[in-house]
Amino acid sequence: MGFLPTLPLLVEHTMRVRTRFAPSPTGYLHIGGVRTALFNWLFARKHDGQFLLRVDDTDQQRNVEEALEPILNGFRWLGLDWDEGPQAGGAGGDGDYGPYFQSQRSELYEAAAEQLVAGGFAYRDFATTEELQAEREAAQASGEAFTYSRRWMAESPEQVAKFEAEGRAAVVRLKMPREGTLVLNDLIRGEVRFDWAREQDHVIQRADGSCLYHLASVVDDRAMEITHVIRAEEHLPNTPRQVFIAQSLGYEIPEYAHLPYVAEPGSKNKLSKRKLDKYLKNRDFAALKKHGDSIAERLGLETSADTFNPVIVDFYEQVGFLPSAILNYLLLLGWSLDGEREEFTVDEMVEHFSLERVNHSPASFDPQKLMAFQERAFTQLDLKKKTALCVPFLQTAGLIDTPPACDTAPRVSAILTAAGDRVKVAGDILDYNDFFTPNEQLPLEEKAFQKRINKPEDARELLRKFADTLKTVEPFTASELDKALHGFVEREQIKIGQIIHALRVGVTGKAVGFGVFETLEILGRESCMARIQRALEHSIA
RNA sequence: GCCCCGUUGGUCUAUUGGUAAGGAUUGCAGGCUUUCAAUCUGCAGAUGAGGGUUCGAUUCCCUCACGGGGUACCA
Repeated sequence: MGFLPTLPLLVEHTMRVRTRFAPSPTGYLHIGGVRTALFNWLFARKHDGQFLLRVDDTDQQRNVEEALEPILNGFRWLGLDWDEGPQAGGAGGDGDYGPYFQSQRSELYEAAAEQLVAGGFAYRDFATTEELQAEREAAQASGEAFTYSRRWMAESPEQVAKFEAEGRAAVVRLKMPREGTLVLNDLIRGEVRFDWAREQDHVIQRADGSCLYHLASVVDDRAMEITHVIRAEEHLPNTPRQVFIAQSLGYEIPEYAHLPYVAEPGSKNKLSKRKLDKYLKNRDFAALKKHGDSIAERLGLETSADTFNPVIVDFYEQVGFLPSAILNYLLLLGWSLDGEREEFTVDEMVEHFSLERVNHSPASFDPQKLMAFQERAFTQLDLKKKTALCVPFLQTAGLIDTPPACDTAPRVSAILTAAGDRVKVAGDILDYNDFFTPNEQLPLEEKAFQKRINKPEDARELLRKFADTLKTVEPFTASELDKALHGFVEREQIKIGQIIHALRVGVTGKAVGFGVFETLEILGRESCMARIQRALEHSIA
């Protein structure tokens, strides 16, 4: 009755897989959105198909261009390239199915609405919101499910004229089936059933002629030949009305796949950009944010919740995460290959991805695990790449020149080698700012100075003596310095701890850092001498 | 209220009608160590509840609880 139990599927007739992501121009790229986009992208790439971006700006007041830029930027940074859409593919146009802004496609939607009315699948409805509300409340009071009486439905010109004479305005509503069942075969969830009787006569066009999302979405998906609609699960209950629209319009139905949403750290609530304050109470989330803050501060970045927020992709770019690490982490948030393997390059993701292995339940965003992926990916990078990633951070922080002096890269590389996996994101290079600070401007952390140089009785004397030793170490390398210090310790009959901490604080101003001998070597003899001298003269006020 | 989706250690997950329920991440304790990090060793930690079906259920079915989504002239 009414709607076909078996849906004619578009995919069977189309050679090429086409998926899409339809961001609203909100000014930021949400991490959950990235995952949805990633799965769309992976699916398209895996099947040698196409991935497109369509801007969902149907109800839209703000400046679209401006609000879209951070989103496109995020995609570019992550390497999720789109075959069609705004600013797609090099010199040519945006693609053959444009425009890719829904605000520029309204005639299409209006024509579709017209067609639905003409076909008897939709009708003009002259009910006022109050009248509708009254019906809803009545249904609720009697404990029944609300079904619109269609009292102000106008299907003939006479009815239209009559209602208009009353001064009423009409919206267009779907004339939904009131019996039967829709059996939907979701690629992730399997068979899902909906009773048509539960569906409402949804509005698809407003009185002012503008059309609503569901209509627009279905029309565009068809016009752009989308074969697989892969989207967040909150759209699952909306699917029946979209199927109804599509079928009524004579379209074939795309495949649907509904992904679980990404949840807050430590809970099953949906992750939202607006709840930063709440997430900051989560220890792990707070740690991630703090890590970012410390980098941003040294870069002189603004850290407003609108942009500098671990729920938003910009955050990761700004503090120096690797796109591949984020993608790898996000991939595992709801998808697994076999429960064992977790590391995937982007190419391997494409190779192995399948919708069948997408999980059904929401997955919490776990900052610690993201960090673990990032750390692993970053430490696996070769030195040249790491250096190239870190240099811009030093430039932005004003620690080195732009363009960098010729000895900068080797120095950064030496620091990275010595620091090992202490540098987890590119921005962590700023922990070693002391290597780029002029000797006479090196800040001495008072607490460290007090504990390691000022307070121990013999520290100053030992440091002075060791400085003399330092003058003669040749070559001035970590291994020679190591020998020299150990010889010194033996001669002075002291424990290594009595000198080494003072030495570190003296030359870096800090209590923590990587190996002291590497530190000395990278600094060079001259700087070491100058800094030690300065530390010896320093006193606490 | 009604409809839909979901529920394995803190978190991400694997597997199976018969498992010591596996991996990852995290946590804790200890070792190493010039600080920090890393590393090594050890430890801890899960099938939401109740009913069925079955010789046997984490797995299949039902009910409940909990979480989420939808029920908009939002997307």
